[in-house]
Amino acid sequence: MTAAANQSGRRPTTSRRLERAGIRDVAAAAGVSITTVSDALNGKGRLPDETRSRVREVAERLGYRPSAAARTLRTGRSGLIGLTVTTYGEEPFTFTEFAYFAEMARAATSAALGRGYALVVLPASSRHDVWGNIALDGTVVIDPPDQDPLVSELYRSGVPVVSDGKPGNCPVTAWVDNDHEAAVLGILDHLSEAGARRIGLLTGTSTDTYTRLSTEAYLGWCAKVGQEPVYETYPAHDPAAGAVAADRLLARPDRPDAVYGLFDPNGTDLLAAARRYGLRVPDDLLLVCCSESDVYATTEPPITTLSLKPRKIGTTVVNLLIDAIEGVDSGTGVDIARLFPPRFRTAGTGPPPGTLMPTELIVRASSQRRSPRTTVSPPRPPGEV
Amino acid sequence: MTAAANQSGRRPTTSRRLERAGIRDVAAAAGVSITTVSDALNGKGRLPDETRSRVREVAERLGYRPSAAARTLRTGRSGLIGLTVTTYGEEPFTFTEFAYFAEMARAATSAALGRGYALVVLPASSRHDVWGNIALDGTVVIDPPDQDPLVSELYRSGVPVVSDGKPGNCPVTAWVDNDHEAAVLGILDHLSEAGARRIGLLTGTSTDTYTRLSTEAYLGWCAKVGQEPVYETYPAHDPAAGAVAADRLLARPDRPDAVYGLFDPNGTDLLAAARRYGLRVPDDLLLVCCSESDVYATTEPPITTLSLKPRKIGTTVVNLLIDAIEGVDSGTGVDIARLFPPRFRTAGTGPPPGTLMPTELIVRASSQRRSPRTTVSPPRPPGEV
DNA sequence: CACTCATGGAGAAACGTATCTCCAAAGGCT
DNA sequence: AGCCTTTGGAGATACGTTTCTCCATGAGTG
Repeated sequence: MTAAANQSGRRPTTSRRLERAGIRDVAAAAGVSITTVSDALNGKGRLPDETRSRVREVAERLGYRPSAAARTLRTGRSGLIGLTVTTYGEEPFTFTEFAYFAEMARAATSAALGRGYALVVLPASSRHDVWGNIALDGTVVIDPPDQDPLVSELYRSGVPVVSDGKPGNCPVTAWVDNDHEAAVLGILDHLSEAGARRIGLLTGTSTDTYTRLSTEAYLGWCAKVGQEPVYETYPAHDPAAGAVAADRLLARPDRPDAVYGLFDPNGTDLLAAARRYGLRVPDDLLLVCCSESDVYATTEPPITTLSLKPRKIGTTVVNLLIDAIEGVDSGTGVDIARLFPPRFRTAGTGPPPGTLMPTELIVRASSQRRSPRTTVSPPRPPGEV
Repeated sequence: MTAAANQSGRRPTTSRRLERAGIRDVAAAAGVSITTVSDALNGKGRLPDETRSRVREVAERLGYRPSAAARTLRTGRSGLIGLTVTTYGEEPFTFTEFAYFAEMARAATSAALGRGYALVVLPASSRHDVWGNIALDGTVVIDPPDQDPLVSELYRSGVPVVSDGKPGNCPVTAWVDNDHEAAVLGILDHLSEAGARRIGLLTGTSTDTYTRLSTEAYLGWCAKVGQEPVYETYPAHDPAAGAVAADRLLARPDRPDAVYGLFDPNGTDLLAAARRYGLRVPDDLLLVCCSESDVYATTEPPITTLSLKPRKIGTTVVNLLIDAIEGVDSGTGVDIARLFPPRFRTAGTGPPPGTLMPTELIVRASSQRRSPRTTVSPPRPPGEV
């Protein structure tokens, strides 16, 4: 009692009942020390159940909520995970990556919450004030550019960083990516089997890993099978440029009879361009694009898409990050090596450890010359495009 | 100098250079007190520019980053704003609200970052552990149910809460919503002008404000113009139920010649049902649905949609919240009354203050008997951006 | 009885910052 | 010369936890 009175009586003010109850108030009301309160509430220390429940009851009665700020300061853990979003101009995320990001973020959020962490959305530009003001236990970055100063700075300051997308040249704790090469090769084979003789590619001008790996895989495949590459590039972040590039691709003298578009809107872009040139899909032109949108299930015709499985990626990224956070906590994050079965992990000894996730090709009418099942869907009265 | 040595020498350990530099290290290195460091870095106090820049330089050299946790504890401000997402089962957000939420969250994120705050995504279930572990300056809630215990608890503990969607019965600092009644009436008038004689409604079974207000507006309109209401309801969160309900609606003996669907997927649902019954859109059936998806710009035919302008809502909600956070800081949030011009605000004296935002009807082919303009849109010469 | 040991719990030291209070020194004024 | 004011900066405290250390007390054991 003396203890309780002593510690809680520290407050010089007299009648302030406006403030939220603190641990000292609970201790005073329960007639114990703050140590006991803390231990009782957190299930630590050696206390008889009677004391524990009594303290809990008092805390409940006073509406006591531990200060997250104080806990974070003391324990060094905030339970917060940063999620970077690239920003072009005012708006976060670009049109192209929106669906992917949304799905990925949704899964990441779910995974984080399931393990007691919350995601905080942060801009990819390191210069932003807000970065310094938030205590992060770790960060997820999406497709960091080569030599990303943000990632480097985070890593240097000891914050675990897990990247969605194989990082170019910055040190990360771990990364997760799709096997883009395998995916592209799979698509090209799929199109070949469907009868394509000359496969074109709609790709981007930027140098991120996804674009680069995919394009290289395409070029490599072309070299292997002896097809002349037929591709057009455009700045992927420009929502209007895709349509123009699609048009260019189909306007070429060596017009392809099948096209794979690397970005989400390319399906629509290519479909529109095909219409413009009087090409029937899939009869005259086979089409595949990379997209997470289920829009392509209901286009006319439905378009075959490659899904990067953003939900799996998001889940994996977050789990890897939390493992790193809870596993090591000492600047050098090497422990992860044994946390995960090396099934998917690349066999390199050199860090950072990477995980490759499979993609999924959702085959629809646009990439098959003969309709996969009965074409009954369109009784489709005269109203045609 | 003595001061500096004194304060930094407090650390008993000898050679630990592994830890991040703290304010004391900077003070020691610069030969000043931590007060001076703090003041110099935060632009406070009275210091000559020379001292300021010297301290800044030393801090930079040591790679000093103020501890966000300590700052939060001291100042009582975390710079964090919670954003609740409703969860059904494992995944956050439902199919129905996904597009709306994504757009709204995107705008909210942008607005928050612009004012130095970050958004942290949190589950709408108050029982989740994570709520207690995070220091929030305020919270945005989306469509809270009546008597939401989470909102009540937050409000009671002094955290400002701004709601997207007029709250049923819980106390909030402020709320923002669309004028759903005006929106529905506008749509019904629009359909009438297009020649509709009997307008049907596809609505939900839940009792949230959006569904309730919209349905009531429809019923009121029917009563006013003397039309017998024709509507079907279904659980909006079930992605499959919408198609069934759409089918039911068009299978009725008193089949409507125009339909408004309250939820995002209803456009597709209704279009498919119309095809099934051999109804041409817009000739036999006029169609409007509420959606944020631009899919409906490219359906056949394109479908008229009502946009709730989630970006505007998101921006407004966040700005209101931050105003409340920075304005009052004392439990009772009444200051907001004068922070915003009362243009849109409801004139009631009773709290909480609400803001009504306009909606936008994007008129497309599905709700017009005669094509609005020449349908020529695609000459579309390649050289366009 | 003299011990060891387990039990229950109190004290106090951080965690790292922001800020309030206060003091010394250096002008500026009559 | 004495007083007031401004400038520059140091000291100390509080923010609210968690946790390490340590001390009573009582029970078991020889």
